[in-house]
Amino acid sequence: MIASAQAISPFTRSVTLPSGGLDLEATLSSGQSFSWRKSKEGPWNGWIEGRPCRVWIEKDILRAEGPDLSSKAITHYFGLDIDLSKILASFPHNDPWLKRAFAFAPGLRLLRQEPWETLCNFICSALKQVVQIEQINTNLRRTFGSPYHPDHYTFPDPQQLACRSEKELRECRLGFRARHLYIATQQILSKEVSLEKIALLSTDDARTELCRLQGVGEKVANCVLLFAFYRWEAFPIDVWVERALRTLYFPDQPKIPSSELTNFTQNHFGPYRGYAQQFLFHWMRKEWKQKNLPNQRKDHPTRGD
DNA sequence: ACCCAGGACTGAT
DNA sequence: ATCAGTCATGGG
Repeated sequence: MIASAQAISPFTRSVTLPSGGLDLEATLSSGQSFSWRKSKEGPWNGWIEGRPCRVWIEKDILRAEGPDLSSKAITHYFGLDIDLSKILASFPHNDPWLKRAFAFAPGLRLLRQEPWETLCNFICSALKQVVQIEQINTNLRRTFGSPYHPDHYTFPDPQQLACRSEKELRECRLGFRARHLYIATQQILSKEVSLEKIALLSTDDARTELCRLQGVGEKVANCVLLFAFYRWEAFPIDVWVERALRTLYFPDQPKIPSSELTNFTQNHFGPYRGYAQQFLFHWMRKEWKQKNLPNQRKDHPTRGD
């Protein structure tokens, strides 16, 4: 997988993958993180806990190269302490759709990312595609972040964002989201809302707090809870997941309100429903292609295939 | 040209 | 409490 030119530097850490493995491609391109880029040689370049990093997999070992990286931080970030078989066992046993979604990318894991950057990413995510959010993340880093190496910029902290104008944010191609991010940054900086305090709250209280931020509704709040606060019961419903729920689980009730869908997810998918959500999202986005959607519900998975 | 994208906010029922 | 209209921008 990795070229021999990729010498193991003193900064390389190795972590033996647990059972269940790790699918880097699925994990890093499934719309939870937006700062990882796959290099032509294979490894992924990105950031872990604010430090630049390069990761790849050799057999059942995860290699990570970068300054000040600990094996503990790598394990924590990629969620390698999570037993995926236990997650799978917690899913409803009579759900062929979820079973299929899991089988599509069984090494997909939820990351433990930093709250501030995750918050910004998802404020910027409204009506944007994943690739566009990645582009915005790059723009924000280059424009407001600090250079780490040449052409490697940290994600700007609240101070670095707040001391600029809303117009400068707009020039990062944020569109109408520029105002949301601008105001939310002020709210964080003034401590009107504290991400550190939110980390200590119950999931419901944390969600309420997050929703006080400009540009944060229920969906964005759930994304931050799931991808940065380790709340695996958070279940973000975006257009893809809503389409999956309606098409697969309620094919005969086209008028069912969204609130009922939310209710259903709470009762159906179990305590690790955030994982279920991510498997469904990834599967829908990569495998289904929108053009196939209307006819696929006739295709029951138990029939063959 | 047209529709869609990991939605949120506002104002009218 | 729901519900349509609106908000920029880029991909397909």
